[in-house]
Amino acid sequence: MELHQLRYFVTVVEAGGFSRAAVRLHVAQPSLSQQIAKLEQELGQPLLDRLPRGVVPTEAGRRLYDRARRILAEVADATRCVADCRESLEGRLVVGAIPTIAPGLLPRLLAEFSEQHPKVDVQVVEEVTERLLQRLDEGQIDLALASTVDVQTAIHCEPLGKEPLGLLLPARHALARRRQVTWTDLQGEKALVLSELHCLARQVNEFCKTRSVRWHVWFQAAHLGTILEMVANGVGVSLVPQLFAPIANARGCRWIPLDAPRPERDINLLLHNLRYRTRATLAFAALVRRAAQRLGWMTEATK
Amino acid sequence: MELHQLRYFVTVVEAGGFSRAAVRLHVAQPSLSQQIAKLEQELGQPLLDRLPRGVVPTEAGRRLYDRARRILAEVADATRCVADCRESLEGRLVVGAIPTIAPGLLPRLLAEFSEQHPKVDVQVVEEVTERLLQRLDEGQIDLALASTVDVQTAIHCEPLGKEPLGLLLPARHALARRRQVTWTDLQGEKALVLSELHCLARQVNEFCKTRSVRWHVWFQAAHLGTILEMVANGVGVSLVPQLFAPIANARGCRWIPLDAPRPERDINLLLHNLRYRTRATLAFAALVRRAAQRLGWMTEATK
DNA sequence: CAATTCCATAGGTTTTTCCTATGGCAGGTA
DNA sequence: TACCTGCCATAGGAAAAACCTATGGAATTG
Repeated sequence: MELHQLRYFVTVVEAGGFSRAAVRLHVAQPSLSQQIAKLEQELGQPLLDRLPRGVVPTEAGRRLYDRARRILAEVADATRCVADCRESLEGRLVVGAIPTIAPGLLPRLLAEFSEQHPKVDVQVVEEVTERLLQRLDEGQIDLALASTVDVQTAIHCEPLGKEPLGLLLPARHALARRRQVTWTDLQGEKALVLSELHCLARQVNEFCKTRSVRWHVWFQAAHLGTILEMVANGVGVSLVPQLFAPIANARGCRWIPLDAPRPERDINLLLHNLRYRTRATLAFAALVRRAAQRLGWMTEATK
Repeated sequence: MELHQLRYFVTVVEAGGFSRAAVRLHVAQPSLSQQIAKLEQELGQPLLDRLPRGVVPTEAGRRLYDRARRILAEVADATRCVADCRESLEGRLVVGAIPTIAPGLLPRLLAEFSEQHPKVDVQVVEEVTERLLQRLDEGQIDLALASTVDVQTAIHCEPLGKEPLGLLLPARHALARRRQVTWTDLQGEKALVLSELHCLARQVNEFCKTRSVRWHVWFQAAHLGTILEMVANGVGVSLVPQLFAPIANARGCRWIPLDAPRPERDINLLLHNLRYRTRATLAFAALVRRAAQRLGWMTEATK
């Protein structure tokens, strides 16, 4: 058994066929047939059911598939770990963040990080929490920033504190000059909300339900950017994280904090427990923690 | 990176040199040099320090070594797991046991198991507890029987109950006709004990210390078999597990139980938590549990 | 100082992997 | 029915990888 055979096998299962897998792997289809056949011969039984339309793993294939993925992930981890013991901080760092955190927080963090560690090639993956967890688990990202998370055993979830939410208004709105607004001010406003795919949407819904605020939902947007533009054009208002205050100002909106009970969302730093943490990963995590303190997210309880 | 390169690398580290590793791997030494060089090139740094006498892993090499071993163990595990899903119960089963359990218990168990599952190739590894744990961890044995164990996180340690120890006497000894002996009977007897490598020796010492029994230690043997022969020839007496009673009888000795507080040792079944348990492994484990009940090891507390 | 041990390199051989071309099989379509 | 179409297996030759023997240099040992 060799690693390239496991790679081939995993890809064939995921692609659902030899031909499609061959395209993804940049090899000819017969090479896959050969290598899989060899693997099956070595293991003494078929791993794939050849159907007219493609292939499906057998019982043995399913067993191998799970383990092969873990093995390949560990090989990748070993590579990272070994590469990390060179003296200078270099290599690739993949940071994940949910879309309601990324645009407000990452630009500053990335700029600061790249200044300190110019040789590190930083990449950003912006996805919803569930997908971040999945990719973290697969070793595709080194660390992630998210809000509320269903903790999995293999994931280390570190609270960074609580970030306040506030009212997003057009600059000309009647409430836009206030230093603060109350929950009753929201009553009856035309609201723009996010798609329920985003955890922020679910959190906002929850807040409104418990505060018995009823507002007219006009529009369900896929991105906060869309909402920002809509609000700037006077279509309605929204409840968004403080991180978006500077962006809001720049686009002709205002962000006003809400009176007690102040709505907040958790911010968590996610790391994988079983994977090697490169020095770049640790450095970025430290940077994130400092930023969390600077932004006043750390409450007494979480400090 | 390929698995055979990892296998080569691990062997070179463990052998402490290319030449020695080449012998173990049945390949020519230059092949190793080539493959390791390739690995080093791919990882971008040296993995081994070439010293005049042999080689020693660098920092990067040490990091890779640990992970490579885990990866290879998982590959072996995957092979076992896949092989286990064929219909009939076959394959290899490696059973570990400490030397003070193996000869007394395994013959009967193995006979019974082989009768039920003739296609399974059963092997026995007889070693002291520490080595058993090590080999269990490395995936070289499927399950093990031992006494007191320093529980490691990855090892599942299942109590099978407590086995009584008793006095081993020559058949002509004055006490040999008794149905039971007391601790005071032991006082002043010439004792034959095991090497401290065996946990039984430590346990016996402990018992004697707490019961304030002082006996003359004449001989420290490496195997219970030696002690049995010495006792049979009237050199002294010993404190041995009940499992050895039938063997003792056959060799002209007698095994007499001790009065309360009856000395006992724990018997534990060890399995690896993270490894796949073949159906043969589970079948053998079930057989062991039944044997433990039949032998009356299971007390009320452990049932 | 010679003999030994150990690893690296060179050059050629064997083995493995990969590619192109082709064939068979099943499903869908005219 | 006949005819595509998509998919995988097989065959045979080309490319690549792994391996072996022979040899050389460096440090150690007797």
